Amino acid sequence: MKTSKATVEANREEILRIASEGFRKHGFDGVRVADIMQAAGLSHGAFYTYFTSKDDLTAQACDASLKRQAERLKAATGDRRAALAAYFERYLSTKMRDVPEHACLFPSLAADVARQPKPVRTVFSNGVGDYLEALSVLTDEGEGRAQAIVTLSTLVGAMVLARAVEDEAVSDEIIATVRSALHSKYGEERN
Amino acid sequence: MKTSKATVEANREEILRIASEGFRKHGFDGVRVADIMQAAGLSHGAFYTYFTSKDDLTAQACDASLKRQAERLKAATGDRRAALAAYFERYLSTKMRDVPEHACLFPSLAADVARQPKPVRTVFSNGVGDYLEALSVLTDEGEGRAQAIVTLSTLVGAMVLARAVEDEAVSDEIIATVRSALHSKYGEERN
DNA sequence: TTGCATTTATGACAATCATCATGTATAGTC
DNA sequence: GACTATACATGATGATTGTCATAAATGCAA
Repeated sequence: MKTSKATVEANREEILRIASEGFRKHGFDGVRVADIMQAAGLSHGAFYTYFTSKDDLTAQACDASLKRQAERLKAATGDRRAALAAYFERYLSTKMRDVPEHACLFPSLAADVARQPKPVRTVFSNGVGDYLEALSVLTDEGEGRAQAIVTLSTLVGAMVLARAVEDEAVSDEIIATVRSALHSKYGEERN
Repeated sequence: MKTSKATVEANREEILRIASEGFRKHGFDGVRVADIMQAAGLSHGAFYTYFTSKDDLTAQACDASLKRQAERLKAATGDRRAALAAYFERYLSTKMRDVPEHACLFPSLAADVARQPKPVRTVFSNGVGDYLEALSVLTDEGEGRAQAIVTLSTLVGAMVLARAVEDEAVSDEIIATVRSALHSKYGEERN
């Protein structure tokens, strides 16, 4: 059997998407090659015509998703302060907490990345760099980068902790508290 | 064979210690029961006289380490501001970044915890609660808890990102920037 | 000192999972 | 219209690894 080039490309992107969502939801080790291929409607063995290994897939899936993340942040429109506020609202929402497969990669995967092979680490490292650059534009011209670093750290840590806590009231408290703190930090800075 | 009660208890604590360090360094999935037992100087099969399963060990190892973490924080002596400053210095050091097996559990394991069975999640959840409580005492009487939540989020996120970044200069920048921001936040609050 | 309970070592089992070999059918090309 | 490269399905393989059955050995209580 063989399929058209268009189908092959579509399959490839579908595999990447399914893998990226699976990794965010279940971790790198929590997703099996067979599952991904089944979800993509292909056979287990066909995987190796698309990727040389699971690590290869891991790197490529992270790369694609991280690039998309950074692009979306760069595409922020209008007033920077308003864009930042909307970004905080979205990032620290219960929806993003409860549906990690559609959320930022950092809280789900960054800790695991340190234990992945070098290609994955390199891809992820570049992703953090791009993301910080995009966020720096929104935070402040002067200390933009420093502010971006602190703010991203806070966002990522809050989401990590909120997901680790079982008691929903406490989890809600964490994201609400941090959201509020970030809003007042950036909202009252230049009034 | 059999061993004295004292030896059994010593073995048990040794297994917990080795497991906790292994988990922090390699993740829950990155440590094998056989490795832990070998490091403890015991045979593979002897594991199941100490724990009913690997998940059981995971929960108990986290519990013990989290309790120790919170205790250490509660034992802070003298001036609260000085204690906080020392705490930041220690938490956000390159040593803690590079030797996760001796560092805080949250940056290493919190993201993975959400995917672990319920007993582990419960233990971890309580650990976060205790830790926040201990940290609240140091931050501020009035808004202590809110401050503690924001501060812990920032610490955890910074460490997660610093470990995920390959470029050592950028990784150093992350922890130095966040450290400095936290110092000035708590240092200049009441001067 | 004797007998029981329990820790331990050895070895095996069974499930999981990434990877690959083989045969086949088809898309793209000349 | 035929040839070739390749995408695919099937199935196997080998490594990994959590778990357990069995037997041996020893601490502890009576």
